[in-house]
Amino acid sequence: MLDKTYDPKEIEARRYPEWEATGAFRAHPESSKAPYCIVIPPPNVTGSLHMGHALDNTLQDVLIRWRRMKGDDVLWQPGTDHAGIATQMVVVRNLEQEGIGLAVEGATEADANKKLLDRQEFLAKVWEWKAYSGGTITSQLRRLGASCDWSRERFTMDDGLSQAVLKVFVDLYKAGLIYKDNRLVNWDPKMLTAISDLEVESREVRGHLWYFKYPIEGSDGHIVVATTRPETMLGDTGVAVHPDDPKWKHLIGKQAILPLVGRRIPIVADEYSDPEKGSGAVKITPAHDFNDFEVGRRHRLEAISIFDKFARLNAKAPEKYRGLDRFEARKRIVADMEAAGLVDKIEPHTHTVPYGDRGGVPVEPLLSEQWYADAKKLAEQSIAAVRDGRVTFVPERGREEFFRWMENIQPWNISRQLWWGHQIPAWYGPDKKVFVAMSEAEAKAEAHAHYGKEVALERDPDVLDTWFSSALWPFSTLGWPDQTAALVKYYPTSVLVTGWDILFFWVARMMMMGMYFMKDVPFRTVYLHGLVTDEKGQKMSKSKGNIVDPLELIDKYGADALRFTMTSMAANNAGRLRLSAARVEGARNFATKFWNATRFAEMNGAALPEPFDPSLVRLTINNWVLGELARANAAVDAAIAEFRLNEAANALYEFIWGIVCDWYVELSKPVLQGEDGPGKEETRAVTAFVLRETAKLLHPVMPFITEELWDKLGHRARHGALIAQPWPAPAPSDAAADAEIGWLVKLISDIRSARAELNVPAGAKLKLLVVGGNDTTKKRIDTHRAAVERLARIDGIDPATTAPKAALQIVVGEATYVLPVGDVIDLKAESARLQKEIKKLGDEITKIDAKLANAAFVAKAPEEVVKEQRERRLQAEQTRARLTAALERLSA
RNA sequence: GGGCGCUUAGCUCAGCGGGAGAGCACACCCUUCACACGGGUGGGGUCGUAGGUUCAAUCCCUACAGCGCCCA
Repeated sequence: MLDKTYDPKEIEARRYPEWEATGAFRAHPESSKAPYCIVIPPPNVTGSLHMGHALDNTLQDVLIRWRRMKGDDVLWQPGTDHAGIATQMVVVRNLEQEGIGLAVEGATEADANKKLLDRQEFLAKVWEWKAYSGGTITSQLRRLGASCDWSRERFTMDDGLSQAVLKVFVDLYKAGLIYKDNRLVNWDPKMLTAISDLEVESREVRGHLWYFKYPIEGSDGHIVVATTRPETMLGDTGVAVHPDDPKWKHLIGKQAILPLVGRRIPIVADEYSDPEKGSGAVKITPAHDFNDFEVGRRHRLEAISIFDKFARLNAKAPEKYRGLDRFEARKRIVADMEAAGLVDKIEPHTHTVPYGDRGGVPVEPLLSEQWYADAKKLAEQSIAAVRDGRVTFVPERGREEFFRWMENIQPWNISRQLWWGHQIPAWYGPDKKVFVAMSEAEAKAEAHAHYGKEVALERDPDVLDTWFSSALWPFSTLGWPDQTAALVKYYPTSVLVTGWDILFFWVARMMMMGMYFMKDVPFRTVYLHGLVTDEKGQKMSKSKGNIVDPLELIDKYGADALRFTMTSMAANNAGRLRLSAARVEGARNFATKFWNATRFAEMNGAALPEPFDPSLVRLTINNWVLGELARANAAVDAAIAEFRLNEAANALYEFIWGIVCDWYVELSKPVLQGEDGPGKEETRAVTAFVLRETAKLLHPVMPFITEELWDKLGHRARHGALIAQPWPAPAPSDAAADAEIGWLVKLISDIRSARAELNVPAGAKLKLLVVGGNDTTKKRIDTHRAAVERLARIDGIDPATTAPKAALQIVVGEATYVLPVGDVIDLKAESARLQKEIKKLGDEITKIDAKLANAAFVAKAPEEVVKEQRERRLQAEQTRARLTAALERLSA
């Protein structure tokens, strides 16, 4: 027999390896079944499972398991990415602990007595580290129950995927879509690499606005500029004022003398400066500010780069500041300006400062030479594909977001000054001529042809942005550039499931690469979900200390409970999914409830004869529950098919708890615990059938408990594992049974309600008299006598022509049900109860009358709506009349 | 500053043109033989504010307010 409660721990630990070992997750490209493919958004190999992963992968697994059972040849392609910066950072930090540093140019004095690793040695360490802890996240995905085809697991630094990266780089380069350029980049002075716009996060910082006086050449006057970054003044090459600014426009065309430096800089007219902001005049530092860069270009101002890669002042700055860190320089410059009497004022000022999301220090816009992909060009096809509807977004507004981004896309800086990653396949000759090729040998051959002799080549030290290789994920994992069976079968993939936060990072880039290299979209549908936050709606972060660890929740409540919670939260419109333990606990309770329903069935000899034909069922409760099952089945199908996974979860919850446990199990008890006979046999069979089918329907959301119950009930022995079972098809439901059980449920509920309101002792068994029941009701009473007696605590049901005085009276349909309670009844309370119900009906009738009295409503509303209102009014009227009669009897 | 989204029961959220819903919390009752991780019953909402469209608006439109996200 089943235990009294469900123990997820033991079962999860047993079931998962079993699925994996038996090949249940395997894709079968050779099969003739229709393909259904999802590529996992590859988590960082450095990572461990966080709530975002738990959500994202639960949703994917629900889709995958559902389609697998629906008979598709399913591939859920797993793997991890190498996460250039993040991984390098982790390994560097680990090495630091051991007193080991990197032999990078410009290493600080502190590094002098360290052992310093060269590139090859460092990479060996990273691989070592990856071998040691790179499996963390994939093992955690297994804990979640993710049914990925692990036999096909990929890593962005694998040989195959690396070859794909090389080929993409070389092909795009040859097509002119990758090029080198000297532009302003987001430079992380801690990580010492360029980073992408998307890796920059804006933080509100309380700083100051410094007002500096710049003397005007040939006059005693000056112009006041306001800045949040005084240190950059050393690189100023102009001052901009608004062309219509009455305060400053007379100075346009004049030259200012840059204090501390002595450079003559022009005062130019540009609408970029806002007369309302600060002093109305802005200093222009083209080499250290993106806006200034544009202004500088418009006015042909020089771009003087004053920082080195550590954001220390370089030789372009006056000698006394050279070598100073940018923040130290700020203090010195402000002090020197004050000493020179050139500080007009200083105001406190809150503004946003760009921070590198990895290094955690302010990003420094820096002019530098980098490799770029021509994103604008690559975006064209992607935009067209989305416009044509070749890709659909769920929810739909993802489409507009996508366009907004793609239509304003900037050149994509793809190079990073790191060691860990795909090293750029570009070699330089002695004259810096570049040779881009798949290998050094090819590059050498090209160089030889070019120079007419053997020359030494030097490889570009930079690596590619991790998103460059991730962008290839939907086809590189399937074997591209080889035309593998998997590539042919599964590309384009079916769905991409990911968070809004990664739409631009990843979805956009996969689209570009897919369209270019595969000439087709990488996925048919993009299913976007929100961000999991803590209970207060705060983003989870280490620094806030509000991280909820999904593994802890799994340990405490079970993976199924966490999965159910994630699935039921999926619809959230606000884009923020507040997770609370209470909710997961509720899902755990739901699992236990289902477990116990099965336990009940087992204890009552539920068994499924084979074959079993549901259409031969005779008992009303059985026909009814089969209809409810069919409805739940259809609801789950429709919900998942349209990516309304929360509705699927709710439908399952309502069916299992609200229908099966609350009513079917209770209604079946008199039969199952009564005399043997065909009805009992049938009910045993239907109970077993319903639970078996329900296990299938629930399996995509709660795979562990359902697989366990499937096995315990003996289905596995006959049919194999649940994960591989065919998905049930909804059967028709029985309207007559629906009506009859609807009546029964209402009768029992109303009796319970009246008893509770009148404080009839819960244990007291009352007689039930039926007044005015028609033949249908009489028949129904006969059929369900035992159930009513049991569930409404009744001792005997008899027809009657008149009601005794001291009694509770309930109206259901055409009949009045009377519960004589003798002296114990509180006549006033019962009278109040009836009056309350009469009033409620009266209110409803008044409302409907108002509608029906409106000629425009009757004339213009659809006929069915008018008819429905009339019917509803009639029902209310009849019930009210019977209740009024009951009230009169009470006070007679 | 621009774009988008959200505002529904004490809390977290579904619903989105014709009878206001769920889970949790709350109150009362229940040692009923699947389950107290339970059972039964109940209270609680002018569906952010103001206009508009419509026979009919929580739902559509407009404005405003508050909150959030993204972009500058």
